[in-house]
Amino acid sequence: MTRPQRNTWQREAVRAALAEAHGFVGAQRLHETLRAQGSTIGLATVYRSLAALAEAGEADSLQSPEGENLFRSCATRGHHHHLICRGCGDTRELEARVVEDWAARVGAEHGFSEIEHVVDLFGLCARCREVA
Amino acid sequence: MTRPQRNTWQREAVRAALAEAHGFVGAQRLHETLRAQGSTIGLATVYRSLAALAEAGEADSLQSPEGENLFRSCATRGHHHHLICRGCGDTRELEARVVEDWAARVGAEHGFSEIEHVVDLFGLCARCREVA
DNA sequence: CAACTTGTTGCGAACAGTTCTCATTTGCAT
DNA sequence: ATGCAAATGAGAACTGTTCGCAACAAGTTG
Ligand SMILES: [Mn+2]
Ligand SMILES: [Mn+2]
Ligand SMILES: [Zn+2]
Ligand SMILES: [Zn+2]
Repeated sequence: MTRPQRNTWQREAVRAALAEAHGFVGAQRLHETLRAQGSTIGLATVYRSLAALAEAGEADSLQSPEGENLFRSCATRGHHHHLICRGCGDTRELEARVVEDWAARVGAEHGFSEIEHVVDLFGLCARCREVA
Repeated sequence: MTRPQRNTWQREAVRAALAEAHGFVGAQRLHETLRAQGSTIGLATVYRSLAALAEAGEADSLQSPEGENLFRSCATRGHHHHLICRGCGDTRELEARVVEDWAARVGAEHGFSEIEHVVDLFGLCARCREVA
């Protein structure tokens, strides 16, 4: 499943930068941030590291409406969903038993198996609403 | 809101091709299909037409896991969700009052407004499961 | 600590999907 | 029929992402 991996300062740098980021961030932005801090890390490496973190379950990922892959180092371990502010990117982690149940039930009703679901909420947080 | 639009055979061709497609299709595939049928429609026009249909509510759209924008001419009018077979693309339209309510409630609880939600179910339909 | 093996890196090129530019065409109101 | 703005098509341009590969370096071995 997981083949041997080496510890590099690059991977650690990405992990750290992701942890410091507030909401969901894309590879490019994270790369810019790192370079701005003096790092010499390459963009491809940031992409590779983020993919690795996501696969390892250390980060959650989702697609922005613009089609960019965004990542976030989440506090909650295990399956959960997100409520994301379109304005500032502020993110809340959500439990959703109701939705889990609904997904399982509906899948079964239609004779589908191996159900996976994408459930994301986007909105404007209180602060961002005031500004506008 | 909606500015003047003209009726062109191109738009109608896209609408028709989309209606004949079984599941969700992308612009490129739809363009290939049309060209294969002898149409001289341009790719950019297919993109524009699909975007227009989606905006007009005549088609639903979602992002594939690979980041492609897929469209489908839906039977159900009004807001709904989908259960899509990973194998054959077969799609079922879903009502989900429970989810709607959950989304609205959770959004409000966190002081968010203008909530939008992405809710898609992917699985393996009965037929595709047998094959595997 | 040196030699070695092999995962990892950084760079630029290559890709995929989508949008843009703009000269030309065409719907349609007059 | 005439005129004008909307729409089209071809390709260039853009965006996000992956690839290819030579140089590098983590971790193992002796
Ligand atoms: Mn869930
Ligand atoms: Mn809904
Ligand atoms: Zn906000
Ligand atoms: Zn199927």
